[in-house]
Amino acid sequence: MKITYKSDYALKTILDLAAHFGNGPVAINDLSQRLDIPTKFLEQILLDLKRAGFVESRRGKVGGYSLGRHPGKITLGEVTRFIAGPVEPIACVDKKYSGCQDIGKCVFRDVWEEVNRSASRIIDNVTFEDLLKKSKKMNKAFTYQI
Amino acid sequence: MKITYKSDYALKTILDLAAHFGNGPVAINDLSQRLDIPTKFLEQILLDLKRAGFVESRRGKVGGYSLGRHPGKITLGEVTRFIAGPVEPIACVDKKYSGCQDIGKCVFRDVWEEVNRSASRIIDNVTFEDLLKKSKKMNKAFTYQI
DNA sequence: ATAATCTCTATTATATTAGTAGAGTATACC
DNA sequence: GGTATACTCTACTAATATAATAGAGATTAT
Ligand code: FES
Ligand code: FES
Repeated sequence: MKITYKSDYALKTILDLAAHFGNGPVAINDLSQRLDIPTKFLEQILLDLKRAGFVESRRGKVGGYSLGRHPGKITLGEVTRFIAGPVEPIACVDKKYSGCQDIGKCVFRDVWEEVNRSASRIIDNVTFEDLLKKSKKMNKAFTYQI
Repeated sequence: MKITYKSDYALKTILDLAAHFGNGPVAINDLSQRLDIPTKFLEQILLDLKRAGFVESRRGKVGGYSLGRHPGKITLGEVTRFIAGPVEPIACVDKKYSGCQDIGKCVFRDVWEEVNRSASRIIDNVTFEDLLKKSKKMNKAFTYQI
């Protein structure tokens, strides 16, 4: 799991779409401006997310993107794994990697798998609905503070 | 935490040195042959590990590297964090990153921190002595199997 | 002395990530 | 139908990170 710019952009995009869920499609331009993401880069990310079924799209005028499922049915884990790869270290899952020839003999593998399970337990239990609620709460608290 | 080739090499090197702990220094050439790591690359890794205090070195004839501390006093967490960076996603810890301006408002941060804590709990409780014991057990089991 | 072995800095090669470009396709609306 | 709008797709470039290599220099046992 490597949260690169692409991963970060993807997660924030899904969160934004979650905030607009039910209100019709959101245009790439709106997203890219609001989230400060290069438009052309976001295009590609959205196409990836679409192929994975996280978002749906509609072309032409009044076109744009919308969430493919209810925010409560999309977990952070799903999206993260799709866009940022598995939580466990790449070496263990990379087929080309030959450092641990006899994989049953690698003492590190068990530990990484435990790390993986423990991280999965967390991120698989957070939905974008949860994150959205939290975000609204945070914004409110922030506003009142001023 | 990104287990690259370098990280992988480093962890295996420490484990090998743990296996030879107390028997005097091990030469880079021995390590590089046994672990199948490019010698010159391993040189650099060992220098890094030395600067961090994980290993000690001795030059000249009968020179080589040895563990700086008892294998039971070196945790997988320490070495991993040093060589592979923090467990949490880079965005959150990268100072140059400006995607989450108002860091108190980022809804993802809490989750990544929880992932981080949970992973740390695991890898900070595994020492190289533990890994070494496990490795010996595995090799024995493997031998008997044949 | 000298052979063995670590030390340090620089350089190169390869892979990944980030971003850009542009032509193409669908849709609403007049 | 024409046209503006917005998604689709493939290719390309730039920047950065990773992996590896090269070579001169310093230390130590014998
Ligand atoms: S480090 Fe993953 S199998 Fe050895
Ligand atoms: S993703 Fe780390 S602070 Fe927002």
